[in-house]
Amino acid sequence: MTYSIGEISEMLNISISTLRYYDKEGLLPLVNRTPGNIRAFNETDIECLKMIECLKTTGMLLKDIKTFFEWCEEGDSTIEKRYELFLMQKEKTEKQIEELQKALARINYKCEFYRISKEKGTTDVPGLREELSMKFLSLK
Amino acid sequence: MTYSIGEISEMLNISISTLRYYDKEGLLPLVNRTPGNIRAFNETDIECLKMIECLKTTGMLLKDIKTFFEWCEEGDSTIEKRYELFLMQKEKTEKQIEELQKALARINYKCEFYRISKEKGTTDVPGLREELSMKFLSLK
DNA sequence: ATACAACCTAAACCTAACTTTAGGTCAATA
DNA sequence: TATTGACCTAAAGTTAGGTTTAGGTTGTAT
Repeated sequence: MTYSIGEISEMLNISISTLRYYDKEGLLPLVNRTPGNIRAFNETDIECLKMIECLKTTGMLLKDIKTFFEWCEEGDSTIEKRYELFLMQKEKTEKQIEELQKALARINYKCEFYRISKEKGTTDVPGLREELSMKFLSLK
Repeated sequence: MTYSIGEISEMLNISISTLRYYDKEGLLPLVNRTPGNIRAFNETDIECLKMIECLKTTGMLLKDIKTFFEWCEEGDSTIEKRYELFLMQKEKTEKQIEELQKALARINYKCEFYRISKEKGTTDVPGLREELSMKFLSLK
């Protein structure tokens, strides 16, 4: 079973031009072509793209994702490198989540601040600023 | 109490050129200058920069952060807009955290996969591929 | 007075990750 | 067979968020 670039684009919600760009950049070294030179994606390519999406979400650069795929093709001699890559990415991702949770706490406070301000019609609500705002942020 | 651009840079771990860039882009409309034209940052500027960092962490564009600051300066007539902005950003941030957690689960599996592969000296470990790898990802 | 680090601006440059454009090919349908 | 929509490449363009460069000023210590 193979899929055209348009089908893959819809399935994975990645634009056609992005798929071609990934291919050109060497991130999909295995994509077969029909005799007429049309890309025919298979399950492996799909898994590959899902891995790209996963790593991209965590902020890994395309060139580093490419390096990882190259290591995969080199075989068992690169297991150690790949292990360390994922250990590092795990750390980074955990830190990113922490950072986002801190930011979310701040944003949640702002939601509350503006909910009350909206109710009162002004950001100068006695008690609100002193008790909450100052704790996080003097900027309204 | 005021601070030089170099002091702020160290305090907040933002490069001097980035601070000047933010100022140029109008994200710090309130920064005072000495008679000799040297920037003198105050507590409000620091809070402003912390807010920028917070919103940037959640993926907000600098131009949208700027818009938010402009709304702040316009006063109580923009409370509603600001409230909606933060409600939206809250949603987005929660989704980002979810996405990162999904990615982390995948990465954690890869760590385990490579830990075992490293131990065995090969990624062709009977049982590993069938029981775990296929569940997530055929790519090694 | 002079050296020297820290500051200033404007403008050019950079990188990642795409997207768009231009010009052409392929394959199924009327 | 002619059209049409989906595909192809190469190359140029875009955007965000900076950094670097070049040339000049400020302020403090010797």
